[in-house]
Amino acid sequence: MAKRSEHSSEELKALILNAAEIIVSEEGISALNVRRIAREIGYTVGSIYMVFANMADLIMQIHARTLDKLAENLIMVNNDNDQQFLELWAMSYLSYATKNFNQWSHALKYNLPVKVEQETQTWYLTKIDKILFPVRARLARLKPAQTEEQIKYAAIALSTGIQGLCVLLINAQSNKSEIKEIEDIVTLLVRNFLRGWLIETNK
Amino acid sequence: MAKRSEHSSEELKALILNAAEIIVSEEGISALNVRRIAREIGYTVGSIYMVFANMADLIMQIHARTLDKLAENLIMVNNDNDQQFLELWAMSYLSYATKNFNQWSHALKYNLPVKVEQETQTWYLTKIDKILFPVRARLARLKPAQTEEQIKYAAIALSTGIQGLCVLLINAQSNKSEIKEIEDIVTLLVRNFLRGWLIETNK
DNA sequence: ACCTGAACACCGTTCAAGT
DNA sequence: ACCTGAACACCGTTCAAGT
Repeated sequence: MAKRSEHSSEELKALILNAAEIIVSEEGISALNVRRIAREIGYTVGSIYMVFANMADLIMQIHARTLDKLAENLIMVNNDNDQQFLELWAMSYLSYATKNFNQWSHALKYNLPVKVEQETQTWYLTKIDKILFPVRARLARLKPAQTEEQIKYAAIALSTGIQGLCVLLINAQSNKSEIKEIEDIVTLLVRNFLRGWLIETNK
Repeated sequence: MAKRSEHSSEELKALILNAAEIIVSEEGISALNVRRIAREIGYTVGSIYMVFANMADLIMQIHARTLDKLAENLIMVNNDNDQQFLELWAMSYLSYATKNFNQWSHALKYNLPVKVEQETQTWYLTKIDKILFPVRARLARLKPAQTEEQIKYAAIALSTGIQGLCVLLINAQSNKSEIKEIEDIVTLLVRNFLRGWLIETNK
């Protein structure tokens, strides 16, 4: 019954991640378990532990993919007007979060399992930094007098504000609120924060 | 070995919730399980299912307590100046979230388990509404010309912005950022959003 | 009526045994 | 070397049996 190198270990890894991603995407992360993945790809549980340290590791690698895809989507946003750019960026973020809610809502928890190693922590935070870089860059251009730290704080305030909103609004969406409403509220936050932040005279 | 009514069913419920709350508070929600609770209170697992439908039910009731305590804390915030009130409210929210992170971070997920019944959904959302009511009231006073819906949107944008920030910042806190820094960023969001929102001429 | 605790169906993880 | 699958230690949940 053994498959004896039918797939390289890289191929097996990809096979597992693809299967796992589909399960999470379609049925949520609570539907994910080793036996289910094994069945789906035609291997047994032991094989999964050949290429992943454990379930936490596997899930972190799904998160890594999600963050990369989110970054790819956001890199497409382009507009010479910095304020318009930031509003479009938020819309693009919201759009990705809506379409990939099951993956995104767990990947962006900033709530790393304790088991995870230092190395994992590092690349995880690097990926998030990459996602937020355009926000920092545009804010810096809008207010060149600010220190790097002040820009960083504004970027954190704005981006996590957007994120908090997305979590809440997409969850509540099932009730009756329309996509349009959600977009309006996110825009409300971005626009008003920016207006307030730009008008700010000193301090 | 049976205890034969040593405690009323209400007392037993309280016993279980208190024990569970301590476990979650000290070791996080992943350390919570029926056998552990049973051991802690000197009963067996079966007894827990006498007063709770299942684990999801029990956890929701911990959340209910957390939301109630948060509301109690926030009701203490008082200031005649609406802008100052909202900044103080955010600080009070942050303070509670920091001190009770393990409970708070799960209670405010807006991410109700699917198992939960309609009735539970209802009181859960009612409790959150109660927490956010002062924010809506002050925003309405600051800008009386706004429709109720516009006020609601602004309250959602602001409060979930605060919440998103709290989750991220408290999680990141272990790195090196100080409590003071976190307070500054939350204040940055509240102050600038309000400034922008108040200056807004039309639309 | 209250409570027990064995039993069941699930998990994640390991590792001796197969090819 | 690659892969299996039984085995282990854990879960949540149930329910016949005890007092």
